[in-house]
Amino acid sequence: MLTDFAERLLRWAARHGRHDLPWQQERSAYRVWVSEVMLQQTQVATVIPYFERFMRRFPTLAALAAAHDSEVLTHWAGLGYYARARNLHRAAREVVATGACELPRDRAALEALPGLGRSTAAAVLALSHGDRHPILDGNVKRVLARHLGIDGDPTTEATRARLWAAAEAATPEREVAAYTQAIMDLGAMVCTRARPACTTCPVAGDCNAHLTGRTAELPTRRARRAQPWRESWALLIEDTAGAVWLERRPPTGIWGGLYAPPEFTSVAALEHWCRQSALPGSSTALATIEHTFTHFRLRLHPRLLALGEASGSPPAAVALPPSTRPADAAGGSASPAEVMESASGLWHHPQAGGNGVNGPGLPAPIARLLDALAQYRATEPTPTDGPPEE
DNA sequence: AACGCGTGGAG
DNA sequence: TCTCCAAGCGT
Repeated sequence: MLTDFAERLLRWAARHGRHDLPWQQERSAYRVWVSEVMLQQTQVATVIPYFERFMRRFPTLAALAAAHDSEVLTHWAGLGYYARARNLHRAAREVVATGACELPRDRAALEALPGLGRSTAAAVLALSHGDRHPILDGNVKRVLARHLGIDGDPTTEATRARLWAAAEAATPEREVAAYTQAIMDLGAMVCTRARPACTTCPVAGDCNAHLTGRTAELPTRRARRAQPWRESWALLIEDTAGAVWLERRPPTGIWGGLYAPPEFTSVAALEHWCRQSALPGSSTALATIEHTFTHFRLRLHPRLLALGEASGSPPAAVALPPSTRPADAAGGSASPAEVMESASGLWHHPQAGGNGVNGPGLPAPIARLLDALAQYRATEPTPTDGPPEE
């Protein structure tokens, strides 16, 4: 049976919904799964190029399971929430290890895999197989909270339970895939966070929020506390050929598993590390970078240390892995050979597109920093002039 | 239960 | 500029 609500949504979506998204073509559970994970807390427009690149490189579950962890992360670099990539990879390996070649068609089994929660597991089954499982992502929450006037504190278990019950009741017995896509489309295209287009909404006629003028108040927003600032200092060690020393960050925490310059909590710590590593102490301050995370804001002070420029200290004296550059990579397009990994870090030659899949996985602000450095070096052929100061 | 986890777009 | 937050999950 189709509820009246579902029927109106389906009729609207057939004409106005989105039907051309990459993951809507060839709707396998694997493709839906990858798209759902990428779309967690991430906008559709951002995901599309990542999804297409990821699918070209890892077209099947088996291809993903067989890949190296670093390559999966490289294809995720810039998308954020990197635990999603690690969990995706781990889940693929878990499934393949059982001898299966596709994801299990069972919600409990899916939810047992890392990175698949209740809503993502339900979305995979509903969208790829049409199995009846309600989802509750941000779009569905917003549509249902407004339509039913659910106004409790969204962080409490009671409110969450009401929303799940509403999602369960609204999900029809058939045409589940189309309905699931339809309610997400409505949330994304009509029942938007700001200025919802109620005049074109197929369910405005019995929408609690619309009828009571509360669309701006629903769903109830949770109180946010002010984000604290954190300061940190990054050391850009640049060899005479223009390569920069990057270290792999620990697997958990901010930018887990990605590459970034050595980071310090103070200038004193940075300078102390330089002395310990027999590096020249004369680094130059570059323009400060500010970056906002979910729970804090980072003020990053990059300092550039150009080897061979300061006090004539030869790179050979440096207690770092040798600069291992390919014989003549200049002029060619970016290739994996340009990045030579060592145990804990690597020398990376910054260039436009340094955040691409051919280089090491770089956090977005670090990629921007290196792009700026590369651009500066390209326009200033004499590095002895020094970098732009902040 | 509350917090940690990225990034970019919209207003 | 600044704030809010987008197809959540793990701990």
